[in-house]
Amino acid sequence: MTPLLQGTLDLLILKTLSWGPRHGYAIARWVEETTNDALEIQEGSLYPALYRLRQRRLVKVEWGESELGRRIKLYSLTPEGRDELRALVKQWNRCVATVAKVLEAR
Amino acid sequence: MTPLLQGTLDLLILKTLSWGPRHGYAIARWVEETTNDALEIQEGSLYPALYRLRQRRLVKVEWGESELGRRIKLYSLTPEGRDELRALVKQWNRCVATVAKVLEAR
DNA sequence: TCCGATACCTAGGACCTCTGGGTAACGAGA
DNA sequence: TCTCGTTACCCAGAGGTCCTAGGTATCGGA
Repeated sequence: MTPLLQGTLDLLILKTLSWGPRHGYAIARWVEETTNDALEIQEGSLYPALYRLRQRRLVKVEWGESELGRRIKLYSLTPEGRDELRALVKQWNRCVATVAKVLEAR
Repeated sequence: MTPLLQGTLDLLILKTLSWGPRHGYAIARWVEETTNDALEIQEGSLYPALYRLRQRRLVKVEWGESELGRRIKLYSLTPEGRDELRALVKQWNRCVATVAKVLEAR
């Protein structure tokens, strides 16, 4: 599996949460499904990332229960998280455009 | 300055060298010019990267002289470097497309 | 009873990039 | 003559992110 491009994980997590609250395990599954397994989110990356995002108050957490009746930690975006997501998307697009400029230059 | 997305530096260097041999300093200047200073290649990143690329035999080096009469280290792509560049470009495009899939999902 | 899936987490290492230094030669300008 | 900016090379150390490889626990199904 191609390793994740460094810096994209926060973006992916925040974007996933923009559809509504989800728990960690579900975030990973959702990204994998959406990308047809092209992106694989390792739990060893995911949970530390969620922890960081929480420290930065970009996401908040509540305990909940899954459809299967399991105890889950439901993550959701804070307003700051929403702002950060917007900023990250903009930054990502700019970055892609810039690299494209180099790749297409002659 | 936005930090470089980790993993793009090799791609940028190899791409720059695909236009012909260049020395380290010129690589940095070229990328900055091409991107209108949107990307800034730090020398503290550049030279270690060039060293790694050399270790992996993706680039080779000769001493030369600049137009200004200064002693320079001219880097150029090896055939393996050319292959790697092709692979990196493909990987980059795939990655961009995949992230786009997540960003555009609903 | 045991396995796979669900669900959480951590420690440690690997890797890359940046910060902040250093060296040296040259030309221009004061 | 001296200094400064530019060109050109380099390194050590810090910081951050991600992955590997473990661990725990519950539940349903074979």
